[in-house]
Amino acid sequence: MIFSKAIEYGIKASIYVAQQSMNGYRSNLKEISEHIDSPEAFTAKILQQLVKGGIIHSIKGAGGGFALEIKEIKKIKLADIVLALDADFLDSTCVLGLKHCSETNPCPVHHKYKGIKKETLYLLKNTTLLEMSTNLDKGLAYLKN
Amino acid sequence: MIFSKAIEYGIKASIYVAQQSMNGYRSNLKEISEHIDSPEAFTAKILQQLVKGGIIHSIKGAGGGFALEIKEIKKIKLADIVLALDADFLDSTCVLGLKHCSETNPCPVHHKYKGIKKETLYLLKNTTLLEMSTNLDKGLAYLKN
DNA sequence: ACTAAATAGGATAAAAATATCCGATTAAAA
DNA sequence: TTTTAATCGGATATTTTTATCCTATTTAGT
Repeated sequence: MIFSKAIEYGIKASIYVAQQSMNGYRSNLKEISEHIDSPEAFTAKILQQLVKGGIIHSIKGAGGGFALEIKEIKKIKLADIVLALDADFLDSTCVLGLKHCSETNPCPVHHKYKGIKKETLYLLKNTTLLEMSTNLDKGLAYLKN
Repeated sequence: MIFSKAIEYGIKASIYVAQQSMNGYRSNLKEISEHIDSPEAFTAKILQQLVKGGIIHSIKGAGGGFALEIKEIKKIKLADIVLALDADFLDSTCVLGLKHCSETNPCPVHHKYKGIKKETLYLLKNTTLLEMSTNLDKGLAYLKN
């Protein structure tokens, strides 16, 4: 509905890695894709992008995996993850795809949609990995079903 | 951000045809794709789907084109157009793609997103072709730029 | 040192979305 | 009745997204 598969997997993977990291564990690819119910090889690519984008850390070699520090978990927002996987996600935000949709040059749904757009942006920019992974940890939310 | 290209074009085409119909004109493919800034052949396919889906009417042969009746323009909602082009658009509404995301089985963003989801659904189900095409007609909104 | 277990990265494949082309059909107008 | 201007529908092409495979590299443990 709103995110691509790659972004969906990327967000879920980040949340899982964060939750495991909070409990002192590092996660490997197999474990991650099992827990977020995603194709392993594709998830590997996405994890690479997240590492390159500075969202998560990778540890190579036997016993390696992916991890995050608590300080980072607190700081990283949903928007950071999304942008690491699609740099111009926040650009094309007109519902009807107009390049320059604005208050003075609106598409026919602009005014009715702008509230939703604002709330969505707020959600992305203010939701932290911490709150999402905490909910997962407490059993108040799930990454698959 | 939210709709596919096909749906974007479909909505814009419907709005344009509605506006023209309100002024007593019928629109043909070439004219439509010019006014909504979309690829002609692809738009033809989308118009076919809209006709099959009962959203707009087509008139074959020379001087033909596409049109709508005022009564229909008043009745048709954004959601009707969207569903004519993607029957299960309103099904997969979990931000993280969970098959069965719900109040009791929520994904980690469910509770923060549900308000937005509700408003989006409301917008789709309550915005009429009439209001969109009227705004276009009055020069208060645009289909391209 | 050697082996095993991991991520990294390049090449490729498959599927879906977007887009084009062309012949068939329809209907108005000359 | 012929021509012309349209939509319809099937086949195909292109592009993007999703997904897989395989080799290289790194590192822990024996």
